[in-house]
Amino acid sequence: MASARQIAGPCQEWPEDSVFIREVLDRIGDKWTVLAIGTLSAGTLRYSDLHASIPGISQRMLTQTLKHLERDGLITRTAYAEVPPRVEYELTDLGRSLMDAVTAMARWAAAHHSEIARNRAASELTGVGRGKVAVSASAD
Amino acid sequence: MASARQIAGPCQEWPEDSVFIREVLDRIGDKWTVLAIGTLSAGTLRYSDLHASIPGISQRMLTQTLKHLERDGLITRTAYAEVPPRVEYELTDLGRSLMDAVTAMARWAAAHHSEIARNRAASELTGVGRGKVAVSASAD
DNA sequence: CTGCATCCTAGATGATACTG
DNA sequence: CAGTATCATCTAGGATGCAG
Repeated sequence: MASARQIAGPCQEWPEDSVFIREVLDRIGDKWTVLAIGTLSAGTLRYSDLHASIPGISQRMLTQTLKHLERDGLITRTAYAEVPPRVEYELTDLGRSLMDAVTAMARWAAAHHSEIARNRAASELTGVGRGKVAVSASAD
Repeated sequence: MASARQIAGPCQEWPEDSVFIREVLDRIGDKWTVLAIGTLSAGTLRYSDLHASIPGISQRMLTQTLKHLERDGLITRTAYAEVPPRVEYELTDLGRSLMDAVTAMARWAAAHHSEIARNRAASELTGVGRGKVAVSASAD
């Protein structure tokens, strides 16, 4: 009678979308990208402003993050040939659209973080990895 | 006279939302979580099914990923006291809601990956980090 | 001011072997 | 089958110093 139960068929082949999502997550999944984008969503900012607005970020990481974002066309970088140097960063339309997507994720996060925190706390008590233990009801 | 230009004020304080988004990204930002959730979106699957459905994942990573997802209440784990052992994993409602959010991100990714790829390729040619070079119009 | 080069550590991931 | 344990590796990220 029916192969055991409603077991979903394994999808050996991942759709192209999952390839794309991995690329995006590789970009925004790091420690600073989202913060940088979020900060720039307020408008044009220069390097030192960003550095000040993102507490804890090192120059190395800020520079790297901005480079990556610029490379992907999510922000623009404008250097002014002055002394001392001045460089301004700004979100592109593409960057803003990503910001929207991130905002959507943030909404989900805001809506469920307490539930997750609760689950996590509960797991601490019961011990994770135990899960439910069902009795083997399958006749035999 | 207007401080230089329309420079956005640095937001020293990040809203709570960005804290939440970081938590979520810390979870789905890793290499396998999204793939695991995506695979489970098809329905209930057992350990070996997941292992087979996610090419390249090691037992170690699969186990760890599943543990984390279970801990956060995104999936349920049901062990059957049989021999050989059988363990089934399934998305919870919370997990499904996250899947929806991820799907939204995937849509963004699918819609813009080509543009990003194009930008990235273009940057390779011109050299990233150069950005625009504006002339210093500020008198003096 | 705006970076870049270098060194260094912690954590994430992979490979492999072993167990209930 | 469904993990656990251990070791090896790789890389993100932080700290620091130098440069245009």
